Amino acid sequence: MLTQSEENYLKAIYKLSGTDKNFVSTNTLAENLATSAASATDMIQRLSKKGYVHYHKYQGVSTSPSGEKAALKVIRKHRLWEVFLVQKLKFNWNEVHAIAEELEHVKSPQLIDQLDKFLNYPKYDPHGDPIPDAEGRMAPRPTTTLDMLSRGDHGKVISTKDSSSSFLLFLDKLNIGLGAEIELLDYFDYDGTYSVSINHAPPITLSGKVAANIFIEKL
Amino acid sequence: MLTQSEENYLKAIYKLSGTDKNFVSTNTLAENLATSAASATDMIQRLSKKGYVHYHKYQGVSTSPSGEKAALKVIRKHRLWEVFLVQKLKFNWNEVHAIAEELEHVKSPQLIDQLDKFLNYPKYDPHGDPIPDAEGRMAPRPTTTLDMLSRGDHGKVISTKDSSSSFLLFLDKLNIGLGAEIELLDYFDYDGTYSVSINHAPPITLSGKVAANIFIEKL
DNA sequence: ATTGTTTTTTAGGCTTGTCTAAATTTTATT
DNA sequence: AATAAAATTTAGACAAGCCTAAAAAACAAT
Repeated sequence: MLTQSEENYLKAIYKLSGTDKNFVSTNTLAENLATSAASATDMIQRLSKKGYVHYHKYQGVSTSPSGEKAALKVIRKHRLWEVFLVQKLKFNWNEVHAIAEELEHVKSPQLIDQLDKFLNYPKYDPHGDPIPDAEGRMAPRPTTTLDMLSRGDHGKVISTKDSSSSFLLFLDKLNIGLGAEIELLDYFDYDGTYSVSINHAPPITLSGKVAANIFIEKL
Repeated sequence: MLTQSEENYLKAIYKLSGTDKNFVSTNTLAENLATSAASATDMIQRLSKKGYVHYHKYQGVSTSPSGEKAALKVIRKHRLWEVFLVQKLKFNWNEVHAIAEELEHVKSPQLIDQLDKFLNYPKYDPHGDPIPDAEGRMAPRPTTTLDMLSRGDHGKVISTKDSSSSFLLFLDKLNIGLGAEIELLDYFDYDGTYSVSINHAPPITLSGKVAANIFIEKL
């Protein structure tokens, strides 16, 4: 069983080592966790002794298979809680990160499975980051924006390119929330606008600029 | 800011001292928290130094006003999370306590306020214990059972006297969940049965024994 | 290749929260 | 009232996680 601190270190090491599994330097890690290099070394050595990371003195650290598994579990919890906070508790997507940092350490595996179900197995968190499933698999980051759809396509709103609060507020007014179902009804070449229906409501018109800033999961 | 352990001690002291604010003995407290008497003494002294408890060596401990306030905050969080787990995540009301023990220590005050709102400001948790509001006030424990209502009365299902899983399973089959709205339509003196409507559904019949085991908040 | 700078590790210390064993105080009993 | 038993506190130790300061290793630069 891992402590909260150990989970935070593993998560940070996993994220910083990136997709190509680079070794992470002690300083980078310490900075990322807002702690001292000495503390980071300390924890790295403890995690290494327990087999969660690969570590060579002065060379850097990376997650071992068991460490990666643990990191993905925490990331899964973090992102699911973010979805919950935004979709159910109506938090602004900018303010959920700090709260999810706490919730991600709650242990019960049944809790997270039930939460996943309650949220209808979302694939992305409000920032567009993919949510690992119980086995640690996750979808690639979304690349499709609303303006890439064809007439008649259906999709689900995943996240936004522009995350300024003015843009988010604007979307709120149009009732375009995360997880909203969206259908592209028509495209007007003349002025580059789109006619869309949100959650089966009567059609509204969006500018090309707005459409290009909304990430969509095609359904 | 209190640590998790401090919160647990304060909660235990508050609960054990009861309504009449008795002093709690070190042994009782230690037993309750599954720890040693020495550890309990240690923590009591720390809490006393910080002003959260009244303490006299060898005499016992009780919460001070600030300690009581902190304890009520934790209890509020615990019970709200229990409601969430049962009503939204469909947990069995027997299995939620352990999970709520963890969730109750999440700090964000906005989180708990939003959760309260999301759950529609419940007054009782699934075990029938009253939920303190943001100021620490709470309703008395429910005493009204379904069989005490008169024809035409409306109420909300709070909890049960009998918490055996067979009874809970039986209620589940009848769609009588916590928080369900219930209307007493008729009472039949002949066999002591009740005709009730659950959440405005068509009427069903309940025996007097069943009705006497369901706690109701009259609306 | 030697020197200086940066990075990393080690050493030593502090707090929290736990433990066991020993000392002390209270309570019960004769 | 003296003593035995029970409850409580103190003392000393330990692990986790952090810190600062000093030492050691790696790197860069002339």
